Amino acid sequence: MQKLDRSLIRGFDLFAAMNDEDLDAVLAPVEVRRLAKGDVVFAQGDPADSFFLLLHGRLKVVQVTPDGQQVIVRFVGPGEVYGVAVALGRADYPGTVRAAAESLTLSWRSEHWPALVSRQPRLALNTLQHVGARLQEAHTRIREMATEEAERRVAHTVLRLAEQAGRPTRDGILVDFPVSRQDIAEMTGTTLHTVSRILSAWEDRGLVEGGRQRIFVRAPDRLKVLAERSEAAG
Amino acid sequence: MQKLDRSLIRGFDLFAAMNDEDLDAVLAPVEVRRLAKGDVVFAQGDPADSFFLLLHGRLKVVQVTPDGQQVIVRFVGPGEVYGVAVALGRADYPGTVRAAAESLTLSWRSEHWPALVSRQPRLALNTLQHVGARLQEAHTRIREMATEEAERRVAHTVLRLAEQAGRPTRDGILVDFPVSRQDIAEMTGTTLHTVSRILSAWEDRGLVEGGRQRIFVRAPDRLKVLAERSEAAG
DNA sequence: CGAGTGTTTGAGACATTTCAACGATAGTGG
DNA sequence: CCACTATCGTTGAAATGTCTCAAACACTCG
Repeated sequence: MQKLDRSLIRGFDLFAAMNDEDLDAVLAPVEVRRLAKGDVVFAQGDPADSFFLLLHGRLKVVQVTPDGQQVIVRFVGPGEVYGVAVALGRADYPGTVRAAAESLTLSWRSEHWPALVSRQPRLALNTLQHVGARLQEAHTRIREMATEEAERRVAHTVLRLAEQAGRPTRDGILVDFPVSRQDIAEMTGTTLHTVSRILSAWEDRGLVEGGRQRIFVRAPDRLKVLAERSEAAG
Repeated sequence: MQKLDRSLIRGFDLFAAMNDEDLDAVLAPVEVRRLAKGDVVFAQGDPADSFFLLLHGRLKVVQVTPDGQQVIVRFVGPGEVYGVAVALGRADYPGTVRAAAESLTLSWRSEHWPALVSRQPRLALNTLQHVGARLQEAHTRIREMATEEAERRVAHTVLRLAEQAGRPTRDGILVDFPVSRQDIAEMTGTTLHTVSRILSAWEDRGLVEGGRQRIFVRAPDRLKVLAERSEAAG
């Protein structure tokens, strides 16, 4: 635990429009943790005794099926809350969170949730909006998995990654944290083989550039066309 | 608009632990509407100028893809809120809601949301828990669609229907509103043909009984086994 | 430089979709 | 009340997208 400057989190949606006093109250019981790539913040099924805010880096939220298959629920970026099981009325965490890159996270013990919310009711409303956005995204994925073939699902997923975690470059967008073919497979409900084939085909057409755990989108517009239409775009 | 008794909604989670005065304040601006089967409450893309609570009946929430395919997002049962776009910070409804059976619903104009929440902060927390539960369910569906074959997905879906809307009978559970093969297809991401074949096969094995828009589960336990294991159960 | 991990690619197997036709049921109007 | 019609369900056969199995390749890290 270390001293925290208000400016660290002032910029984040969740705490927008709080005065200094309230912000200090929110920050008082906070804990800080540095995460190396691969570190686990909490595991599926653990008692939900904290909730979190990511300051820096990128986290991967996964669920494992009884027979060991993994599904990626989402990636968490800076400024996002996660592990808010307590706010959703859950006693345990529904998934495992692992650092996809070096990260820095805040956490509060779950006991503090009621007090924080009653001091700062906006917190509940902001969280509600955040969870609402995630619900929408989940429905988008469901719709895609139900109606689209693998190639279009991968296209949508890659575009979403580029949008959420893309660093614009002179001739394209680079996803700025390590994403493997296996990761994309676990996001789209296919196999890494299918993803590899699709990306290779795209690379031949000049849409993307591959690499080990690396995705570089050269032609976002053409990829968008491919994601929308049923038939491929030249 | 008609006079409403407090007892109508007193029993629902959302309003649990409210005193009479607060409850009356909540009910003051409410509107009531009767829905015939097939009636549309609101359509995808409509401006979100109301939010709702279902008193009685069953509603179907669907999303349509640009090319006309439908996906069923969920069914709404008595006591559930829906169309809470305003609480999630959306300007329009992300889906279309249609009555799957005769229903009775309450609605509030969206403008009232801030006032209701500030009078009754519990409302935001209750809604947060409700939305959280829906998020979990969405992730469950994503996990199933990503990792399971059609038969197991259908099994899980039928079991969920039986649980959420099942009327127990002497020798099984009857889903107490009309559900077509097409509906199940749109919930599981397959075709009605595949669903029909699966249900026919189950009927041969004595697991379920079919019928027009009718699902009767004769052996929930055996269906559960089938839903969990990869290989079929005798 | 070797070990480990991630990626590519091929060929065959397989689940599910697609296309097509028919059958059954419920509701409607004469 | 019966015929009519629309909707829903069943079933077969062929087409196909994706998975599975298998092997080799490439890069990175220690």
